[in-house]
Amino acid sequence: MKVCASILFPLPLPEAFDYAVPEGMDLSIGDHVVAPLGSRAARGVVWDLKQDDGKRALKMVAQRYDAAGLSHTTVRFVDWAARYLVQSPGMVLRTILRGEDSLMPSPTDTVYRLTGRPPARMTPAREKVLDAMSALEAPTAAEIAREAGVSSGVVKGLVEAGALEGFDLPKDPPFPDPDPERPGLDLSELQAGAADTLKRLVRAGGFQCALLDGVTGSGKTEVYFEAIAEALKSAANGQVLVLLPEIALTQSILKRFTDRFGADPAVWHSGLPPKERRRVWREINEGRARIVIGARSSVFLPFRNLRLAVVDEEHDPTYKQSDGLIYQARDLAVARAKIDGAAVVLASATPSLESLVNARSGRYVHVPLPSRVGTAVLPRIETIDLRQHAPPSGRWLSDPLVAAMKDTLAAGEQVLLFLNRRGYAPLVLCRDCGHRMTAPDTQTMLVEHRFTGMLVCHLTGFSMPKPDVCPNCGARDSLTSVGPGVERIAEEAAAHFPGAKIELFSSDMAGGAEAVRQLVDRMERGEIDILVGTQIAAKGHNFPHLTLVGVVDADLGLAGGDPRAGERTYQTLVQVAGRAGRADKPGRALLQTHDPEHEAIAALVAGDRDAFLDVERASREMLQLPPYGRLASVMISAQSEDRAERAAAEVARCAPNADGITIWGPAEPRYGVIRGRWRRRLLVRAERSVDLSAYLGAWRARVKQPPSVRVTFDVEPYSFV
DNA sequence: GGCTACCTGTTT
DNA sequence: AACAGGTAGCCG
Repeated sequence: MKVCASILFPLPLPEAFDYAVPEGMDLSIGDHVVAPLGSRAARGVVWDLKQDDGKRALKMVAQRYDAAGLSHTTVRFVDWAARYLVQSPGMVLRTILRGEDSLMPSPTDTVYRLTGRPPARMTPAREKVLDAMSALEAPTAAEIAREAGVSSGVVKGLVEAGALEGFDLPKDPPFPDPDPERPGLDLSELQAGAADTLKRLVRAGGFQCALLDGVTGSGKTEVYFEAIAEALKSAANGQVLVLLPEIALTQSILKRFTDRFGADPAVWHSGLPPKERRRVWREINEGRARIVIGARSSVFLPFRNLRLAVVDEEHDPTYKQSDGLIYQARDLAVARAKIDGAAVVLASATPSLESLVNARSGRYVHVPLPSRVGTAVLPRIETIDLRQHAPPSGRWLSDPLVAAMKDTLAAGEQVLLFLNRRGYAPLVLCRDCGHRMTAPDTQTMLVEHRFTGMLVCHLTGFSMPKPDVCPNCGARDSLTSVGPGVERIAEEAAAHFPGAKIELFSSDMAGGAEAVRQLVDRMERGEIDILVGTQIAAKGHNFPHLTLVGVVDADLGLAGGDPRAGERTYQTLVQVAGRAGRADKPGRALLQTHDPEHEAIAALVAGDRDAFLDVERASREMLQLPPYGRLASVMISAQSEDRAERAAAEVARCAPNADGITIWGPAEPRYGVIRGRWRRRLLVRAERSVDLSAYLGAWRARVKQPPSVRVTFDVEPYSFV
């Protein structure tokens, strides 16, 4: 009996294909190969090895790459994720393999060292080269020539004379090994206790999940550093993955890793240049990169021996990837750790309801950190009732907030004004005819950006210059800006405090990641008086001179009928308030609201998270929404409204009958048209006992639609509406 | 007939 | 996803 190999291709095929193995080719599961597929040759991965049943003539595997194969746990993770996400395994493999050239052996430089044998004939130029060598470490011929001030021919001559020898050095240098024995910062008694719990978990080995539930400023990072050190000690080649929200991957957090472990960690995010991408992927695949810090896509890295996964800010909605392969990185990290038998630490000041329920039920180990490090205290949170302190029309900062800002600035401290709205004004309308400026393809409101003079659709990125004339009635200069965005709040703050240094912080800032980094640095150094920011300013930064946070509109986000709105608003406001008063200066947060009695707002002021969560939990339980039931959405899109409508009805008709499943829709989603494609959505609710993925998989197999109709399944969608 | 645009079905 | 094979429509 001959052996045959199942090969999985990074293509949307339903399964792995079988091939014969040529004489003398030694294959293992996970190996990278090339095999003929139709009329072409395609790259794939050995998924299984079995006996050839001879039922059909098999084509032959063409070539085996000399690179390290995927680990068995990576292979199993792909299979698991494909089933869970209702995707073909090939498409999951595709996200793992992204980076076409990562298989090629690392390109090398030829570098030179002294042999210790002096050349038979010495010349002044040769002497200069030999002198220069002592100052250089593994130099190339060109570097030696430059340092010695001679031509490269002299170097070549010395090699021939036997005084220098060349050897190959990979251009992708390995990551230096971290040192888990280096002492960390001194921990408080509370931190040390939490760290001990995590260390015990890691030392025990096997899959375990802990929820590190610590208030803002409680020093969670130092605590999970101890768990990382323990994981590195527990296995000589053990690997640690630390997931961070993309935007939190700033220099300051990376520096803390470098300081703690004495070596730069491997960093992974979507903006990595191709060369570094290749290096990081390869080093992880070879098992040499020990600490990997990455954004959500790093759950798809080819770890060889994962011992610990940390998900910082685990509640953060940016862990949800919503186009291409749709997934929740936190959930996949937990699944990956389970397959690898690794420990998981989920850390947050405002854990998701899902994680808290798991902690309460005992599925996760609950590790609370209820107070701040050292003398720092949590910010005092108060509301400003806008019904009593309404700002004049066209203004959004109330008198009490302005007064508090004045005091703070007078004390030489910093203010953060938070409003979760980019741009200048969220709505532009015509004073004469009432026409609202909308995007041509989605009919969503265009947001005015005054810095750039553009009207922008925040959904699709469509933008156009702000016209002088109303496109509907032709009136000149009749377009007015309604409502505030951060640009407008900055303008208002500048009017109140003409001498203050005011800066804007939002995700659409010019200059990208580097500009963000510099802005954060300036804020940390106290060079900014008033920072006006969106969501992005709320996340994880440590601004020692910031003592006042003003929330311009605490009600924003509560409207809209999304059952998750309360939780989301609560989390955002706790995070943003948590920016205040980190060091020895007490902080305060002022929330402008029309509804101070709202559960989320009242709980925030009282500091009573559990009371708020109990209400949330009860309503989710009653509606059988996550985490008490499970949800999925099925999105159908087509080139016309009519076709989308008909396709959606057809897809709904294909839904298998099953107990414990409720299907709502088809309904028009919040954004009914995106980039010229009309959309309809079905929402699926399953009781916890139902295998939702299996159900959706069976459904998907029954759906037959032309390629012009797209049907995408989203397991555990983030937004319910 | 020659060409293109747009389908449809296949890939082990 | 990439590709091959088919077919309808069009051309001076």
